[in-house]
Amino acid sequence: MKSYMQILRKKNIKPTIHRIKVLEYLDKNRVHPSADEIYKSIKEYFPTISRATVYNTLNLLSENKIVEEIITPDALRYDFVEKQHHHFYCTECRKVYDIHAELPELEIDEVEGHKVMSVQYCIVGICKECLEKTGGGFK
Amino acid sequence: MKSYMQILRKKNIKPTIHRIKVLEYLDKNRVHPSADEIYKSIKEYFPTISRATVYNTLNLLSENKIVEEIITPDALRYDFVEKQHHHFYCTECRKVYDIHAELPELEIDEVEGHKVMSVQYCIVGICKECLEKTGGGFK
DNA sequence: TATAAATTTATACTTTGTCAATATTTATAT
DNA sequence: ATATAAATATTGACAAAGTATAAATTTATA
Repeated sequence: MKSYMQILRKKNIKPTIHRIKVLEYLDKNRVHPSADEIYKSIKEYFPTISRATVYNTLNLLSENKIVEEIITPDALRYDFVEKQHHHFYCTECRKVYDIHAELPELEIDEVEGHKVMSVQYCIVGICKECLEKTGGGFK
Repeated sequence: MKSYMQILRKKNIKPTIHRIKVLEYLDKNRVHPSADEIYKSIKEYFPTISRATVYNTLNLLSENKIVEEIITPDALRYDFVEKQHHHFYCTECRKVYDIHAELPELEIDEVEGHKVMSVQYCIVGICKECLEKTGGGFK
């Protein structure tokens, strides 16, 4: 069993119950949820947690690279970081898919004078499932 | 002088005054504005335009690849498309910079069964200017 | 000119995220 | 163990970003 407390301690983050719950939720629900989805889900079995705590915690976790912040054309999504992979965003159903295909990597820490903290591919399109539903009848 | 009407007609989009104004604004203000910034600016000299029209128009233009939608950790930004380049987002000042450096290109129209409409790099970090202001004192 | 189609407006609403003040919990020193 | 300080969490208000819908206006077409 994973020790969320250890993961947090390793980064010098005090492992409060809320932080552990958010981390556990992301580990066990690999569906790239938004902050609000995380908030609502945790609230169900842990009703005193507040929205601001979830937002604060997600920022803290992603600053410390314990979770990854995924940029999409709508809200930010979050993913428990294990190994490097990419994401595909479907404009129809708004789901985010993991992409394990090998894509050219971009390992830079500086570009044109700017300090780079992270680089993501944003692959946007229409997912397999949505294509099947309509027979590819999107334009 | 550029003919915005022609650009629109080429894509079979009826060139209404609002659409021309939005396109003109993006052409003449290459600062990667958000939809709301565009709305407010146009409204100043063209006060009857409505917010929904700007949002509708931007969606129409980006679906037709006349403008590019730039994904950032906060709002969507828009850019008049001329030649392919990348973008850098500063988490401090929230400005978006054009990046003309050569980055490995990813020309795919399909990945793991999903249909790809567009691929962007999202380069996130702290920009030159903000670094200078603080002597690089960000963590 | 009448009608239909496309576009725009206005407004209300939802979602997403931030902020600030207060309250609670935890850690530290006495 | 208790007082104090520091760190966290809560609440609620707020702001920004974007969507939806119905009504109004404009444009195209018969």
